[in-house]
Amino acid sequence: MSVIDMSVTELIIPTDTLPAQPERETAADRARAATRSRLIESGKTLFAEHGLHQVTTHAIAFHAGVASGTFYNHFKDKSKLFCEITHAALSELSYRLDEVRDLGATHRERIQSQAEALVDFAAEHTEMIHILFSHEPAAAGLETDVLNQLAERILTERRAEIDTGEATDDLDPNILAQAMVGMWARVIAWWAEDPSRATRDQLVSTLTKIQLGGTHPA
Amino acid sequence: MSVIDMSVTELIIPTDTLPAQPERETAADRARAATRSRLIESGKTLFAEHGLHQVTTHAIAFHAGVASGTFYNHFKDKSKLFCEITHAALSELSYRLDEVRDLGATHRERIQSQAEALVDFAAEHTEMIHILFSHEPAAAGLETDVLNQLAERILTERRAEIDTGEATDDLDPNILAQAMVGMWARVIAWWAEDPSRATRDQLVSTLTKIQLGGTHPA
Amino acid sequence: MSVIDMSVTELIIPTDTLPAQPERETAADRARAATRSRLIESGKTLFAEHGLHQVTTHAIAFHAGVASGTFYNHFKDKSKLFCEITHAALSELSYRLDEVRDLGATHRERIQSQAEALVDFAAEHTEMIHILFSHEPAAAGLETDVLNQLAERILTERRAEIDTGEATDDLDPNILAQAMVGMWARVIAWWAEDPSRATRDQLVSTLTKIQLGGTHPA
Amino acid sequence: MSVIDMSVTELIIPTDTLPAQPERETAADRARAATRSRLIESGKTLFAEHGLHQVTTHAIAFHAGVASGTFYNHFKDKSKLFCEITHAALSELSYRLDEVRDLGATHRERIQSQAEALVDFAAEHTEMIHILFSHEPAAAGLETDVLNQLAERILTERRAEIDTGEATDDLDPNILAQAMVGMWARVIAWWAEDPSRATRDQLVSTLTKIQLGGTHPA
DNA sequence: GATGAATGAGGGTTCATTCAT
DNA sequence: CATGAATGAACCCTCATTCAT
Repeated sequence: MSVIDMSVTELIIPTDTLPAQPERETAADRARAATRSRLIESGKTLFAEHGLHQVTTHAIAFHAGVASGTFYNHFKDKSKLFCEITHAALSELSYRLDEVRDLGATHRERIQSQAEALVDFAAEHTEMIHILFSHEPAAAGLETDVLNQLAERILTERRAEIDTGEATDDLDPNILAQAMVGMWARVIAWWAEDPSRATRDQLVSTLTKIQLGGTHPA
Repeated sequence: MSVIDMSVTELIIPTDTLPAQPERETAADRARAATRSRLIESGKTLFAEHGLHQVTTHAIAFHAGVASGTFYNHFKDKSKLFCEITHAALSELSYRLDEVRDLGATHRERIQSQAEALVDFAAEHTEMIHILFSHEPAAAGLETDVLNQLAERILTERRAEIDTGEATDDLDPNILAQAMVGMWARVIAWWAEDPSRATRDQLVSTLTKIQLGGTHPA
Repeated sequence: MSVIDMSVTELIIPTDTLPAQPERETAADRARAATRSRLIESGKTLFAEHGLHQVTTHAIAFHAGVASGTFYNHFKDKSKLFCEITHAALSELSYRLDEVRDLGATHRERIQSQAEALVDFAAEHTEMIHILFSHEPAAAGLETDVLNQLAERILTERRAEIDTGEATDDLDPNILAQAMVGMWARVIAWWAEDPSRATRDQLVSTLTKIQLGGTHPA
Repeated sequence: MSVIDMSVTELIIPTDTLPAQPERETAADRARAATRSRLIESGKTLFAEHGLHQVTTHAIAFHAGVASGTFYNHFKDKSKLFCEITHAALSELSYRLDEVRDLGATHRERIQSQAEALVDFAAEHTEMIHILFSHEPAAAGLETDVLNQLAERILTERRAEIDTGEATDDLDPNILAQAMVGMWARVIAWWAEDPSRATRDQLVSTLTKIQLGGTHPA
């Protein structure tokens, strides 16, 4: 079970309440969780392929092998499922970026690790890329834009680096953060569409060089 | 105009008044053009604010002050209007980028002029930015993605520069083109949402530095 | 100018009012009549090919080379044009059937002449057949069904023949009239769809034999 | 039913109650079938009275006492309902004609039985007559014209009779088939409009005599 | 919880008809 | 009278959502 699924399942049903359920209920719980899981998987597949608007709740339910009404036993409405998928994907990506944040000693190493984490995530979750970077304003209602959240990360790191002198402040950090995030999203989405377009190393290397070259003193 | 109709017209109106005819048609033509124009303006406004799917043809017609059926006197369907708006905006932007292409003697000057053209276009056509960079696949059916067209521009220029030795080939030109275009779109869209977020000079300077720093030998 | 056109034109503008118009007006009148005539021709062509419902008033006007509004300068609405065309065609057919009514001395000759007139009319006005026998209830508003009018003719003749002893009364005249008219319409429409399906003589001979064989003593 | 769903179902419901399952589904199925049935009945009534084009899907749904969207839970579109009604009626009529095909020993008896079957069908399904013989090309897209199918029947039988010497070939079989079918349709439709116009026996007798008299040796 | 028939608001689009020019 | 842009009622159809079973 990946981190994504964990976030979806385990955030809803806190682990520490499970022991309170009698063993007999566990089968029903598992069935319910399985249905929910299948709906999420179907949502991922269909949203990735066709986008939020082109996918009907009926299609998701049908793809998941359940009745159309079942959808609403698990999600308040269509956009909620979309949000949940998006949220889970963003959590997974954030988790991976967090993991590598302090790995490298130098700034250069951190940038490169970040690029690697990003590309690897995309390679493992190709379909999530379309959803994450689909620019759907329909994820609205809950949180801010996915890209804004990523920009926020970059902005925070950049400011820290400026404070430590690792980075100069000749580039506006806000603009830079937006630029980096736009670059990431576009390159990764372009590549996810057809992974034969570039190798992992080309991607990592190019992203790293752009980010380093353009944003730091030689 | 058939022979019969000609006889009707030309017997009543002496031939020497015919040169004036274009003038006479202009009244009706102007009215038609005005309606069309209002529909386009309404489309720009509403599409920019809500996106293609959230805007109904009724809303556009109402906003333009005409009956709902009138929409279809001017556009075959909703997506045709969207395409037309997108196409016009892209043409305008392309024109401006073309204009500055050969202005600067050095590569640095060209990059900076390009950034200036981009930012100025955004400043003058704020609402077009949302439409151009909305990632709507619905403009499909006619042409490729707007961003892909811009990427194609960058790719072409980059290759030319590699040929002339102005640029090195240590960065994959395809990836670079996608990165630049993603960066542009994101930064410009972010800024257009709230122009107080940065000054024109900050934008131009930051975009220029990223592009130069990361993509050319020191 | 055929009888059809005459009926259309001359029934609207009584002949005896024409002399009252100054010569100068004749040109305008001719133009108006020509426009009207072209609309009728376009109506015939399009109705025959696609049926009343599939043809728009715009299509008729466009086909006639006039503006769409012009249609309503000549006809109150779409069904009025359809009625007028139908009416003219029926008049022409009735005229021809009248012409041959008293030609033959014997009953057999009359039946054969009638079949010949019918087939010849169809051959000369193929497109009218589709309109006449299209079973459109939309010709409503003015008159009874085309086929009913033809049935009425047959009924009248049949009754006369029974009175003179030329025909027996062992067949119900009403049913017979409907049967004959249904037979005519179907055979003629079937043939008009593809005139290579049968020769004129086959049609005449077959229709005559059915009508004679079944309805008269040997 | 997937493995997961099975576990849910079979753990709760002992296997030996499963044979009862078809019964359980019948409640919902019956409701669905009832709705579908009401829509079909409404369609028959309204199509018969006004024709395909004059009847809206809303009207059918309203007449059936369901919401307008419900129509599309049962039929892909309006013409599909029309086709289904037409098809069912034609099947029923064909079935009846088949039943009597080989009843009579003589040709005369067969013709008479056929006429009886036709008239009895019309008497029992008056409203279907308008639909079957409405000459709607909109049932198109699926099959050929209803009348053509009936003509095909007659043509086949006629040819068989010519082979066995029961019928002469002095009448073109194709034309004859069209004539008979046109006669049937017209007479039956005329009668169905107002059944007091003739008695069953008058119809049967007249149709039989026309068909026999005109198409066979004395 | 699962089901799936029913709902009905709403959207895109058509087209007969009007009327100011 | 011809024009043709404008009108707007009406239609077909979709689909997110509900709810009785």
